[in-house]
Amino acid sequence: MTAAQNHLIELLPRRDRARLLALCEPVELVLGEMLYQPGTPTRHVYFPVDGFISLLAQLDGEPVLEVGMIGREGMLGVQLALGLETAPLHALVQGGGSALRVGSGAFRRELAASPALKRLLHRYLHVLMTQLTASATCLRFHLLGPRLARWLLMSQDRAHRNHFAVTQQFLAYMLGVRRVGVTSAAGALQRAGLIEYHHGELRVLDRSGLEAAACSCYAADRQVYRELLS
Amino acid sequence: MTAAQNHLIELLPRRDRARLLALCEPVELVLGEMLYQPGTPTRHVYFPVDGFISLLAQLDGEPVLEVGMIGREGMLGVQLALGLETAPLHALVQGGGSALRVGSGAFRRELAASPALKRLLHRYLHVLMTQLTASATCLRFHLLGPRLARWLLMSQDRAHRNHFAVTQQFLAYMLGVRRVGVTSAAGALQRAGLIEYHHGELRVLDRSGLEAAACSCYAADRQVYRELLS
DNA sequence: CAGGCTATGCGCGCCAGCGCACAGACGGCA
DNA sequence: TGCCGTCTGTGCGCTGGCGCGCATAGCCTG
Repeated sequence: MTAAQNHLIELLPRRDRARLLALCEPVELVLGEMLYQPGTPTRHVYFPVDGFISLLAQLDGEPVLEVGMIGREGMLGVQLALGLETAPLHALVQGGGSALRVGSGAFRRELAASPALKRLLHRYLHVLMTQLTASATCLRFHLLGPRLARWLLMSQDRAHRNHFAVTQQFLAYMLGVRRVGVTSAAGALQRAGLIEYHHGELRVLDRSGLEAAACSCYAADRQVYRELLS
Repeated sequence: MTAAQNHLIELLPRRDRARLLALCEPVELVLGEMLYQPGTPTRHVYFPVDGFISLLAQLDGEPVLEVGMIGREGMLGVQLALGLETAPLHALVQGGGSALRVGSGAFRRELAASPALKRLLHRYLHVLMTQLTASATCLRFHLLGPRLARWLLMSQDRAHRNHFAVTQQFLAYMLGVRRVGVTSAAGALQRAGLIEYHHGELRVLDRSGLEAAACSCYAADRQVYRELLS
């Protein structure tokens, strides 16, 4: 607890947290790394600290759409708390940085030993389900511009920086639209002075402006976390 | 196990099943009834037998889109297995019929007493999450026609009849589109001889034809259940 | 510094679904 | 029998996003 930590771990009671931390191994999340593939066994769970991870839904085997984001406020691999052996979704490192990693066997044993951990992960599962639901409605009812603004805000929250590496092609991929769509939406945000970008480097200039441009899903998402973290 | 039963209950070991059944109270699900409202306490859980239930996502408080369907193969109220007190989504009776109901207090106690029940609900939670994810991708990438065909098939599977009461207005509501959109999509299916409908009564004429017309999400959804029921 | 790769920008025709408005058809009720 | 509410069908102009193809511009590497 010297430096920044993963929020889920911090929410554990002291003894449970100490036991879990003893199992943790620090790792570096590398931008672009695919941590999970659906159907393959889960070897580790990850507690991001500085890096963050996108959950990608697949269609006919190909990952096509982001349905969830995991940063310091969450973890990758909750499915172990449901007794699931394999990953349900693709997990892509979207922002490089540090994380803590636990082998799935050890994590399962700890899960059996710590009711507090189990309760916590149950709550986090609920958060994830809310994110999935929100993905669906947002996708259906909101225009690309506000969705992009929301995505940038959510990324910034998890990256803990106001600039990060994303190409328009990548954004298009996450949002499930054409690259050209992103070109025009992002161009609008840039002309409005809310962001600036250049060859795969994007910087947020006006956070509150972005918040005003984002769809209601951003506020709703934060609200769910606030309820979880109480 | 005389007559038809709820599949989840049938999957329980004999003793756990008997204990749960002792808590169950038979109820009639009435078409159009709203069983849950998000944020309000969960008073009962439901195991549909003949009736079935839609899970509706909300946007700014209003239910706007179906993100899950619960029939004999599932249950309403799994959130109790995550220790959640309140309902996360609207739950609307979409097909009238019989169900078994358990008070939430009794159910929670039984959950604590039966590891088998807990394991089973954990697997079912995974199925629900898969449904949520599929809702998002299907919504984004599939046209209305195939989505409608899929919806009809999923309803028929849960209604155990080849006809049921739905207006185009209602379908539009579930699928998140205009009524007029449904008019043309359903009209096409009717002209193709796959369904016929008349004043809120819809009948499936050619099931395999509908399956061919439906998007891949239908097959994917069944696959997940097959894996769960093994 | 030349050449190639990547990131970004733009134009074009197209179409699914939107909002709006209105019209016919059926059914239940007085 | 007539009336009214509900369900269904149609027309019309609009637009967000699609697919495709091409142009520029910055970066990296040889």
